Amino acid sequence: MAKSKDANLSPRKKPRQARSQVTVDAIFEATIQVLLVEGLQRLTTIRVAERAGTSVGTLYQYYPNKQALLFAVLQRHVGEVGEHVRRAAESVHGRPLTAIVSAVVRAFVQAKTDRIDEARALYSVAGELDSRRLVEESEERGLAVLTAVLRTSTDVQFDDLPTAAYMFMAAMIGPTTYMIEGGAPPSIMRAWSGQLESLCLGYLERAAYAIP
Amino acid sequence: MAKSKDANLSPRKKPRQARSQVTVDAIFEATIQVLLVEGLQRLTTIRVAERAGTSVGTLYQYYPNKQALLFAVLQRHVGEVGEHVRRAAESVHGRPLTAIVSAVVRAFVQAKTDRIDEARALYSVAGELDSRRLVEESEERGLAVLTAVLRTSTDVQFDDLPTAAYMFMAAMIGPTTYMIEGGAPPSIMRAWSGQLESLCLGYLERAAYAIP
Amino acid sequence: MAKSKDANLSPRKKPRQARSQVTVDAIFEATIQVLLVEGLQRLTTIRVAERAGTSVGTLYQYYPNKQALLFAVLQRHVGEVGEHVRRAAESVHGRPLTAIVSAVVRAFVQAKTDRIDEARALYSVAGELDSRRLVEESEERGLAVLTAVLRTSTDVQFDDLPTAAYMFMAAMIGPTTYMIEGGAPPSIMRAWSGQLESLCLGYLERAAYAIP
Amino acid sequence: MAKSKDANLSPRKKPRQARSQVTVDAIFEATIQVLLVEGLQRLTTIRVAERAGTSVGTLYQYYPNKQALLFAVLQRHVGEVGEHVRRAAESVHGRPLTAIVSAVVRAFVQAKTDRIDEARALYSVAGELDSRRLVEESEERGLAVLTAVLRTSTDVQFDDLPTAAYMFMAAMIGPTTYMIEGGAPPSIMRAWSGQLESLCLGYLERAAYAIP
DNA sequence: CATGAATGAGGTTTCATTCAT
DNA sequence: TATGAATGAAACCTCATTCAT
Repeated sequence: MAKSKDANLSPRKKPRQARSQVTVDAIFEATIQVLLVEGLQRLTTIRVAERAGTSVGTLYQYYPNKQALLFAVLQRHVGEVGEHVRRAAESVHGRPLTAIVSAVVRAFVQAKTDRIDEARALYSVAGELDSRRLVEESEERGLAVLTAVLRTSTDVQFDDLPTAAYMFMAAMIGPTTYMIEGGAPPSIMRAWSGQLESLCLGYLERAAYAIP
Repeated sequence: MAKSKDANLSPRKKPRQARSQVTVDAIFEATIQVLLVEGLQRLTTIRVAERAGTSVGTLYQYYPNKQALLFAVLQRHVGEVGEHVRRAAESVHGRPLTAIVSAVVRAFVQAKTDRIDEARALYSVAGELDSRRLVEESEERGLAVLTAVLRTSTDVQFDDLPTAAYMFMAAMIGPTTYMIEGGAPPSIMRAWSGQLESLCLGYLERAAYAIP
Repeated sequence: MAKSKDANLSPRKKPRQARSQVTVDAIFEATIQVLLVEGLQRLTTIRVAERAGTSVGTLYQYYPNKQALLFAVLQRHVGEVGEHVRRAAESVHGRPLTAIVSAVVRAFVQAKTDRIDEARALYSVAGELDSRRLVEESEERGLAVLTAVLRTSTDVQFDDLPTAAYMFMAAMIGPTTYMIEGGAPPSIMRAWSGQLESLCLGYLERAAYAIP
Repeated sequence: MAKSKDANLSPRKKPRQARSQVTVDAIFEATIQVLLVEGLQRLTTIRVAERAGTSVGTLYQYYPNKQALLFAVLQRHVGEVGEHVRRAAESVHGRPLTAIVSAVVRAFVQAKTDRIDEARALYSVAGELDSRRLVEESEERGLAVLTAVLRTSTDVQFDDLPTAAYMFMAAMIGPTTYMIEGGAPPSIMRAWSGQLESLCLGYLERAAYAIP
């Protein structure tokens, strides 16, 4: 069983002076860059600090340990993506299935591709045992959002709504992760939003029956 | 850019005596176990050797380094899964789309769930930069297989076959990885094969047009 | 051999304004508190400053380095205890042995127990190689004081006065340190002064011969 | 409050091969030497390993952390000294007070001065918060031993035996520590056993009353 | 062949001290 | 003067790998 230190993973102190905010941002971005270029195995606190143009000591003033750094990045990413999807879903409450799927998928793909470096960088981080909880919580919230919006669809209903929502979620996240991580050909990447819409809609229409 | 050691990653020597084969197998299985129970971060060669009931020295007689160990496990896994899918695909050459999708998806899900411990254990290994090539090669082969079999479908054709095949692949692998890694509820896991069939078929039918 | 930095260990400047004196005192007391609560190993300049309600920067305005801080505390402690003993000894010049021992031991125990937190806190500090000289100087002065007063005793004389004085000193300081540090039962602590008197007097009477 | 990790402080593994025993002994002795020459603050695992003629890695094969190393040394020291005193005390059960005091004090001083380097080196270690328990346990055993032997004295009895035994203990350990640590003049050191006997006997005779 | 002791580079983290604001 | 952000040397500890037995 992995050692469950459950150490403090939240950032250490909020910078008060203006210059510190710059520093803390630089560290944050440097983490993503190092992750991207070197990979998780070769991400060291010294390397991150160097790329951020500071020193290790400074890094540790803001993050209590290396995990916390990775958490911060992961958290912001899943938080922002989740938030985008949530907003999109809210905006299409009470609309037909096609409108729902279109809006949600577009928002998701948009959010992911706007942060494609982050997404790519975080692939290995998300796989770490320590990060599971964070990711799982985000997924639970996402599932709730999808379940809620699918229920409001005006033209269709689902026999097994939980399963449908889960598959919708898995069909968005899974292939997109696969695509981003695997380095899909540009032609695929360009068409991704539409293709993913097809994938999700194709499934959901099969899983639904029309409201009389 | 990650240091490209590109060390020798293939196993060191084929053991000739039966006794050695037992040892090699034990090391192999121990790797999976340690991966599963402790996680990649805490996988050390000594721990693997201990769990295998041998010593580090012996481990290094059969694998030139730690990476090679992980590679071996990853390789066997993707190899076997790929092989199962390939055979299934071959067996449904020249059949209608539904038959193809059904056979391929079943074979894939079967292969994955038969090796679910491995699949779970290897999640983080696959995320490492070092393992990318191995995974990508396997994916390329898979893509070729799917492209070939889709082309033989008797009832439908695709405007953009490469994209369709890619999406088929992504729709199988992505959500399944998501599901296995995320720890889906049992109800979902039980129904997985059917659901995945729906997902893939739903997409492919939309991407295809009937042969006149 | 320990690196002999011999840095400046005396406080940096005498604060002129009343406000500063408050700060210096706060830092001084904070040092004792941190020592007591956290131990020497966990005493950091930042922790001291925080507990004193100031910042590290300010701390360094009054003490040139961390050692100086500890020295100041140790110095005041041994200084005050020594001073008390010295005064007591002076007050019994030319009296019989029992009076001398009684006065000196009482003064010593009184001074120590009045500052028992300090005494406890400083135990580990005094053990550090760096503090040896400070402690030794104080002990030399103490030895001189005891030698002087014993010589004035009206009823007894010593064959080997230096040894007698040394043993007197060791018999006061040694067991008291042992008792304070070891956390003696309350019954012992309450009776300490009397017991210590017995101990010292028992020894000195054996070492002395009556003046005819 | 000091962080109470209570980590594993017992040695890590018993060496099986002959050469390892040499190594582990070298590390043990090196610890004492470094403690003596450099002091606790400057004792680092690397320095210990270097002086032992090995590498840090090897050190950590036998001791799980730095504390464990110090514990081992401290433990052996207090264990051996305690054992010597215990044996001496046993050998004078049922003898007159003078015989008891003489035997016990001699054994104690002998044991300490035979290991004077260790004794000196361990002074600061014993002051560490982490080591308290170890020392206290030893002291409790010692107290029990002294209480038991004093009770068997044929010629005297004590009104308050616990206090008498405690003072006996404090009168041996306290001044001796003071003397060793303070670097007493050679004349004192040579005479130490006799002086300490006087000190203890002087006290105990005052605390006792003759058996009629 | 098998063992496990030894190595040491490299990673994480702390903290005394400085200095711009 | 006071602050606290920044620095980086140095400490602890791990672990892949080698090699004598």
